[in-house]
Amino acid sequence: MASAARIPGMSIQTRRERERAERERLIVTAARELAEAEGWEAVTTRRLAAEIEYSQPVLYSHFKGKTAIMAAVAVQGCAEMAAELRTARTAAKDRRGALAAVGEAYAAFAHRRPALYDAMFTHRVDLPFATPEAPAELQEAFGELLAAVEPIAAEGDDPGALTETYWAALHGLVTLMRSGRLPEGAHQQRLQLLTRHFTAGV
Amino acid sequence: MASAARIPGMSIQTRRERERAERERLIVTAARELAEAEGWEAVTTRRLAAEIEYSQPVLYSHFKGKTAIMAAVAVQGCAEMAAELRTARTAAKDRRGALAAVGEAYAAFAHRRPALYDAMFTHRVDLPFATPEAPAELQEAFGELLAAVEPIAAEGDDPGALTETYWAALHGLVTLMRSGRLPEGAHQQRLQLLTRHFTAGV
DNA sequence: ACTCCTCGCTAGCAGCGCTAGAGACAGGAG
DNA sequence: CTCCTGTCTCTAGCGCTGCTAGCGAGGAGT
Repeated sequence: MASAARIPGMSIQTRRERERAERERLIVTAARELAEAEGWEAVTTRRLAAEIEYSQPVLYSHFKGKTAIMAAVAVQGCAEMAAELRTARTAAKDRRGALAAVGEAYAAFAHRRPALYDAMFTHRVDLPFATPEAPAELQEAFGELLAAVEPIAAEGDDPGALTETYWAALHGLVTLMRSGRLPEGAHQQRLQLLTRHFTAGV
Repeated sequence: MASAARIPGMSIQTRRERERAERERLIVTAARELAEAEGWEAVTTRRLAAEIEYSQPVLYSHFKGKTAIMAAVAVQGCAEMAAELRTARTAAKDRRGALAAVGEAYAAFAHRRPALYDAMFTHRVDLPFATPEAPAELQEAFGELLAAVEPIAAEGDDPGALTETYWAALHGLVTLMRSGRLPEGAHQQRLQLLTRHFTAGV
């Protein structure tokens, strides 16, 4: 060890760790692309292994199982959604417009990236959510919702609980519509009704 | 055929049809009980077949596949939910109380019968929903929500769309909480916030 | 140069939804 | 009563799933 090459950050150990991290990134990317192209039911460990040009067991040296891979994709998705919500919110003129814009951006994200959305909010995935241990990306996404809801909270309303309720409403609209249980036609109307009722006193 | 026994409703054909219908009922009941006891992932065609003491292919002579069995269970669930929502609604004093009571009854149903709820509203199941061809039980359940929401609709609001929005909010609260994405503690608070915002002008 | 140890591979397990084809058995005809 | 016919259920198996045991190659360290 004492005689190892001393070029900083270039030890063999470091190179291997870097390659491993690279491969892990490759797995997550492949899983995400496959899911977005054909849905999560098409993402099997065999296909994923073929996609990254390694054998199946390699996947399990990086992730505990398939759901852990989905969780990694979900975290990526949260970061992207947070960015889109932020853009929508900050571009709005007033707080009413901000809430409406965030609601629409949320629904648009779910519609444009259904597989990502499923990994984040629909599928069972062992991610800590409503706790301090939740990944930063996740808290960031919720924080964007909070930033849009808080300004329209009535006196004495808990902004956190109000945000959760607004989020749940958006989630319900999105999932029920995508599963064919709500007609797509009235989507905008429902979104407007929701925003209106949440900004009633403003 | 002309010489068949003429006792009404007692022909061999009739008996066989009756037995078939009985067995179909048995399948649906077994599926439901197994799902409620251990969740839908434990309901495999093999276990279900063992439960009804027939072989697997028998299931496929009654239903197109596993999802069709889940759909049958879902329809049963809709009937029960409709009844519970009706009870809650008609027991309330005023229309505000009715909306709150229905919301709570909805959440309580989802909490008490999670497997039933999943079959009805979470899992992909090929049932027509927002169309006239939807099963009566399903329309009945939605009708109960409508009966609770319609009285608090503001002038010019489409009661149907408003009901859909309220339903979606309840659905979101229920599913996000059950998947661990919302803390259980603030459940009542969120329900109250939802009801309050939907009855703001009343 | 030799040894050891890490790492990715082949092969396989148990279980899934679903189905083809064989065999038992009941109903009707002679 | 016997034979035939048609229905109905069973056994066996297909192709797939997530996941894992254990072997063999090849690089790292002495």
